[in-house]
Amino acid sequence: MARPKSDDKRNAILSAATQIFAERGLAAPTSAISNLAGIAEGTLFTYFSNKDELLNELYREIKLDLADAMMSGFPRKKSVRTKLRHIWDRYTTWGVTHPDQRKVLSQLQLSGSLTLESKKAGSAPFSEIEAMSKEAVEQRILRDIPLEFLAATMDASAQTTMSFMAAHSTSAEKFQRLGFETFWKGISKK
Amino acid sequence: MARPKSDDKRNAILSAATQIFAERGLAAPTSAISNLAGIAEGTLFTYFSNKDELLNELYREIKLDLADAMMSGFPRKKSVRTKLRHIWDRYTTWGVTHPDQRKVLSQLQLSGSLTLESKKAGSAPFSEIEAMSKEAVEQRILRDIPLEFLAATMDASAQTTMSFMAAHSTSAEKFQRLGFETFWKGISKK
Amino acid sequence: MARPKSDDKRNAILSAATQIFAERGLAAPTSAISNLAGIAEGTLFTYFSNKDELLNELYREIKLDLADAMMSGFPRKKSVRTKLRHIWDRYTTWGVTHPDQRKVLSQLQLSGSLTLESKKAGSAPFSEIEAMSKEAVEQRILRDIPLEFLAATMDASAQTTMSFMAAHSTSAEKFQRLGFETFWKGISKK
Amino acid sequence: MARPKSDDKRNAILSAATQIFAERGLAAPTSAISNLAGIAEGTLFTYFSNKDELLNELYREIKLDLADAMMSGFPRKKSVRTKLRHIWDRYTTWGVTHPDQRKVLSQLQLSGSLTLESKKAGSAPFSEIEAMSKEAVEQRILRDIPLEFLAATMDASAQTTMSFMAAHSTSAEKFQRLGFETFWKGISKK
DNA sequence: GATGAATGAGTCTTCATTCAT
DNA sequence: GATGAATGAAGACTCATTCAT
Repeated sequence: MARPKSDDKRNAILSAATQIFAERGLAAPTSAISNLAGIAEGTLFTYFSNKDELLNELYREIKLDLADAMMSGFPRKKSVRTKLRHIWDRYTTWGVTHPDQRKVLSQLQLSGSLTLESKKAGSAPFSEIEAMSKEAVEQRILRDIPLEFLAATMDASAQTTMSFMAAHSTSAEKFQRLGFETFWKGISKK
Repeated sequence: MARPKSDDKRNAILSAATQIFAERGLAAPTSAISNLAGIAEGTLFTYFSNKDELLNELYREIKLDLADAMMSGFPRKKSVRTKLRHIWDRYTTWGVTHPDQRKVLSQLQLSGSLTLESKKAGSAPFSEIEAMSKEAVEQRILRDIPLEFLAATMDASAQTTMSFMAAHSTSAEKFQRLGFETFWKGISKK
Repeated sequence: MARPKSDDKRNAILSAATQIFAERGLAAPTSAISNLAGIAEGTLFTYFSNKDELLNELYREIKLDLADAMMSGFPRKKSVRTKLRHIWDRYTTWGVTHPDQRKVLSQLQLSGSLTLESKKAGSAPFSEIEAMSKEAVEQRILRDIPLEFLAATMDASAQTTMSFMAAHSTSAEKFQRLGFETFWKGISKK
Repeated sequence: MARPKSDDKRNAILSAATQIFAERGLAAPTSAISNLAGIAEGTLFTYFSNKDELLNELYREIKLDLADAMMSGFPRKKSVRTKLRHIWDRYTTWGVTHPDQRKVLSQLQLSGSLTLESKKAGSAPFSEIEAMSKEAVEQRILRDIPLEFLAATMDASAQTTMSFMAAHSTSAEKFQRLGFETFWKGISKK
């Protein structure tokens, strides 16, 4: 290829999109994104064939980033509680340190623009968590709660926790602990 | 008066808006709403001076409807658990039986179009719940959790529950119970 | 007639129209007029079948009012200069004391909404001035200038004078005199 | 650059705007302009960010064109009368040969859409005339008339003259001379 | 006659996407 | 590949006029 599509440029677009969408919602014009990314309006469309594709790619990218943050240093050998606590802390910390991504992620999930394929791709990197949870339930450490419901509950509780951590940054750790404790009491057997 | 502004028409607009917004998001054109409501495009603006006002009015209306559903038959004399269970059941049942309202409500809350005034007006009818919860915490029946955090957690858990109730209608009641049990274990003292 | 169209109401509309058009231009909505006049939007159209007719009627009314102001106390027996001076003073004074009418009148004249009939009706009350001027020219008191050109020149000079009188109210009289002197020197024979 | 904004297109818009506004007033739709200019409706807005800006730019353009017409060949060394006559002739001739521009110019001046900046920019090219007039008054060649009043009177007289020149094209030159003579007699010392 | 809600064509402006350069 | 001007279909909102009450 004479001049290959540049990864830098692609990333610049994705990063600009994150910021713009966080500030102005998914309805923000693509021109605002190309503008912030420092490229021409048309160039965006050589990297993403249309706005919807940009949305979907952005979703995957954020999910990947999040999975990375959550899984690194995962205490594979420790107790279920310790493992969940690890995930909980990584997740909520990521949310607080990546407010734009978090905001955009939830907008994306509600948008109706995500393809089934994207959703699958987005959840793939989290399969290990799932496997772990499944095991835990089977080991009777957790109450008999359908796995999916468990995951959804955890997500919801963590989101709430993140909001409070962000809003009360001096008590962030306190809320992080409180949130987890509440969640754990809710799902653990004893 | 020549032809008084009809409540029927106002309600038709509000109802059409709920349906359209649920299906196509808040960015849906007002023409789709007036169309579904069976009125001229311009007529919508004699009832709501602009789209934002429609959004705000719709928010209040839904909140009022929800408060109604939640508070009727409130067991003022029973235990905290019973009271919370009442609220939980009413809330989740409302969510499942009013899926459009539920969807629109969360879109509205994230939209950034709600005025401070609307938010206040929207939460006013729920003050009794708040009072009750406060009391419960003070009575040491619940763990020492900041009231706002408690409320947010309840809402998040209930939302999750609603999603599962809606997705598995045959096991709706099971999820309703399971959701509450998880929530209650999480927050209660013992 | 059971309830005759009220002259009061008609005048209220005309007066409101003058004010609104002066402030916001001829493109101002009729609703602003009916509003200021204290009547219903539809009522305006029982007095004037459409906006254009209102415009034309307003034109006539203002012209009539102006003619009245100019011709009362006309010194029929005095010299041409005195007569012209009378007209000049009455005209410019009217312009300064009726700024809304003056403004609307010029907007109307440029609007392209005036019918030929209205224009004729509007100039009818001024025929006496015309006659007088004609005579003056024939008497060789004024230079040989086509009557219409004379009239137009006078109007233009008077308009300019009014603007300065209005803008410098303390020197109003000075400008009134200066304007006339300039005009008179321009047209008189010696 | 991909396709540079074309001056031709910009001029086509300005020219179409002149024609449309002259025919239908400043309230004429921008679509009529883009239509006449042979471009898409949206394209107009890549050249002028909104209708008001188009109005302001059009004003400057016309003023510039007029200044050009008036000042070229200005007889700097001749008498005050000759200089004024030069301006008079150029101005009135321009008005008669550019009827659309003339019409639009006066509409623009009354419109209330002109920014202070535009007004300044529009009068800048005429500063030489002003300087000259000032000198003439100081030299006692003209009567003691405030400069601004003098300028306004000249403009008003010239406008009247143009109207007659346009309406009686065969006697155009006669009116041009007559108009100037009247004006000159009005303002000159002797 | 008076009222004002209802109408819907018309207006300016935005924006995803295309394509000439 | 990169650029950004060109496109034209929407979209929110306005307003003269009508007509049911």
